[in-house]
Amino acid sequence: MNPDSPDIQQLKDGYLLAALSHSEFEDVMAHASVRTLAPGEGVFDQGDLCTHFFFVLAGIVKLGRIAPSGEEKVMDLVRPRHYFAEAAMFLGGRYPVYACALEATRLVALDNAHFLRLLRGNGDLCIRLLSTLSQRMHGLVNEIDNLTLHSGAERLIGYLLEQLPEGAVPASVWLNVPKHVIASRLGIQPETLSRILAKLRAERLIDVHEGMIVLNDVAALRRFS
Amino acid sequence: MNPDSPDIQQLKDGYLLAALSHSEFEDVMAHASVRTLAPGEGVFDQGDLCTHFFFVLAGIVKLGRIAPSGEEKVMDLVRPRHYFAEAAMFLGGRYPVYACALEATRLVALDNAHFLRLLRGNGDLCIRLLSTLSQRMHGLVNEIDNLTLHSGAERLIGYLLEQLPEGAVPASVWLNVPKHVIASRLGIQPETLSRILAKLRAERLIDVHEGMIVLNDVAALRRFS
DNA sequence: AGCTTCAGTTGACTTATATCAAAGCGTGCC
DNA sequence: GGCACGCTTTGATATAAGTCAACTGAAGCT
Repeated sequence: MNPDSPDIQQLKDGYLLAALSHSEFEDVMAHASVRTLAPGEGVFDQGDLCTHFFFVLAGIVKLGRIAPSGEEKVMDLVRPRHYFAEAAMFLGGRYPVYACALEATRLVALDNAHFLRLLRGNGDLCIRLLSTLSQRMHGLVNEIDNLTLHSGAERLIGYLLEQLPEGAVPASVWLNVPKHVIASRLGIQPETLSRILAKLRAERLIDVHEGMIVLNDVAALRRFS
Repeated sequence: MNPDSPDIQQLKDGYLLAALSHSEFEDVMAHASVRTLAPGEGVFDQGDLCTHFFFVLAGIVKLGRIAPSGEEKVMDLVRPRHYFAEAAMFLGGRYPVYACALEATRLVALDNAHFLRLLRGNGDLCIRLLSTLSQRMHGLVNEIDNLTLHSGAERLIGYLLEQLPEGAVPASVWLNVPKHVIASRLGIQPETLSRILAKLRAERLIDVHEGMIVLNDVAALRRFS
């Protein structure tokens, strides 16, 4: 793997690995590999032996869970410059979710065993990882009170506002993923999502063109959620 | 604080601090204090500056969140031998939940700044904390698919089975906390909890006496959830 | 082109749960 | 004792969301 590629630069600049010395980073790279995935291709299955964690360079990765009953829930959509499955490293064995690419995707796979060894000797790296996990936990806590305290419409609005790029004019969001995936991510049925979207459109709060959603009145939308 | 008290022994034997050397443990103790709380007394408020994390020696601590709208959700009920608020240490500043005692409670408060310093020099301790947080995250992920994939009745049954002490005959659970707290923990209204309980009783799956719930058919209950 | 497939929409209907209201029932207190 | 208070239960009703089904339209394939 060419250490000067923009891919590797991206990884190196990311929060987690920025603390590493040059030789430590080289060391990480020696046990890392870049994987290219076709749309729909899996990274790992729920229950697989957990050997690596990942950093997304390009594309979108879907993290999902299948209940014993067969029902499915999208837990997260991971976008470029984000890690996933770093927590599973400490969970003793198996991935609690499955991961697959939603579109053509490129990611870095980092070796768990090797990374753990590195961690043991680098307090700073530990602290950073602890901080990353804490933030992720905070996100999950937020998610939980979203699910219990807010209606489907409110959750959708919250999601749209989250996705809204800073200072986009007009304020608009590209979904990038099929609507039924968004629905599962929000914990509602596709039909319900469709109806909520229709209702918001009827109230002139949003406009929908293909996969793009224009937020006509961000202030009003913020008042929900 | 007397280092030989059973309280301290309990703390020392706990998973997190078991990795410490004698002198390191002494060091932690020098910056720790035991707090005694009356029923209903607060430990910290949501949004308070985050200075300590805690270990419960006796009693029950309620972790809750208040949404801007004023609605409230119980996030967790922390029982003896468990830690809470360890993740907030890395979250940069403020507690994302509030914590209060549900009954007379005794806990150890550990100083964040001091613990962070210790963490930096002790890879093993770091790994343990990472592992603790990862398990907690896994719990939250479970919680989320409980909330989205299961009905109120299923969540209640899951909760009861979780609380069920090993090998209790007859299989029974003491709630220890007011039912409306359980309801909030499960993400349902008190009225709904009451109705679910009534229904399960009508089906002879459980019996309710005061705060004690007898599970008449654990196998059948396990088939749900 | 014609066919199939799949995502999304829309409508009719069902169901779970929330909400509102009233009543029961312990517990502590004057 | 009797009163008030908070917790719980029960009943009636409302509402959000799920389910089932039909239809549309776009994309891909032969």
